[in-house]
Amino acid sequence: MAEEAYEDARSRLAEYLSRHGLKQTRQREAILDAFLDARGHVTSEDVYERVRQDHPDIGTATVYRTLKLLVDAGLANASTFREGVTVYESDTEHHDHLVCLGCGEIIEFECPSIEARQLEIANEHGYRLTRHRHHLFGYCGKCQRQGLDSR
Amino acid sequence: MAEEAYEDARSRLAEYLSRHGLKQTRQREAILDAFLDARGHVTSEDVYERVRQDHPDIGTATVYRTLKLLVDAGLANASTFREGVTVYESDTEHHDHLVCLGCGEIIEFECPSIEARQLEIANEHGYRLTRHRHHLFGYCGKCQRQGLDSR
DNA sequence: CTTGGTGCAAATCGTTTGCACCGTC
DNA sequence: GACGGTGCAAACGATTTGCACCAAG
Repeated sequence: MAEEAYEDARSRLAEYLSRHGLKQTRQREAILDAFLDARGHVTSEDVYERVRQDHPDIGTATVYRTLKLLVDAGLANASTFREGVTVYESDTEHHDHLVCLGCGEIIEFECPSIEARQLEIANEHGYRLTRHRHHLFGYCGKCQRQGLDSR
Repeated sequence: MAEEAYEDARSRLAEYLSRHGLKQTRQREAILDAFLDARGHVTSEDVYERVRQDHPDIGTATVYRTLKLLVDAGLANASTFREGVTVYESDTEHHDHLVCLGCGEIIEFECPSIEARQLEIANEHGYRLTRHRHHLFGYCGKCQRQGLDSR
């Protein structure tokens, strides 16, 4: 990710903080960096592990609180792939995923025709749509060859 | 639900049990009944509350174990709408849901054209699909009128 | 009578919270 | 200075597990 993208995210967070009377701290900056560095999909624990390398004093509670803050600030999205674990992703990503049950690989996809149908379906039921979650589960080519797809 | 459907489910479970060298118990039968009675989408706790009315001695652990068994037996599906809670549904239901963020209503839908596209997308990535989860979140007509859709 | 099933309570696991102290604004 | 932020440890809530006992095959 280019430096400029980091700067953009940082200033978006700064703006959100000041607009809401919240404070800018080294912890928040460190966690944002770790989140961006991680790329793609991460759990709170992933971020915590990354952050603690440079900032061993930062605790899990702060990571949880800050990740939630990033969601509120519109910089991240929260999702649930595995039961009982929240996965965060950068807000620029799509919300459609192809998940491998063997190795855990996650591929993002986008399909305009599906998006269009979603809107139609919502309208048919009188719904106004705010977001969606579309997960396809299966086995990637590699895992199929390794016989990890038994069932 | 017609009696015959209960019978069908019961015999499907019986077959699964005997085929796997597992035992038929009054607890399992009671939990299956409670699950079917509940209809639609239920949590482990919902089922537990129902079961305990007729069988106060059945514990939560058995409910969890049996619900998992029903999934393995192909009689139920597990899904996650709210964070941190597993919701079970009868296997005959579809896996596509329209969820109202206001009142919590859940509508099931089915769209062949979307299903077809899903398969195409999976194939393009070399995936063999086993299941999917498609949730549309928004506000139903009633909640929109009541202004519950503020944002 | 063997092996799986059950109830209970204790243990897990991810996440949240209460509290005293610390750092921004 | 005031008030939000942080770390720590304790609290939580959903689910799981160890164990001694029970019951289906």
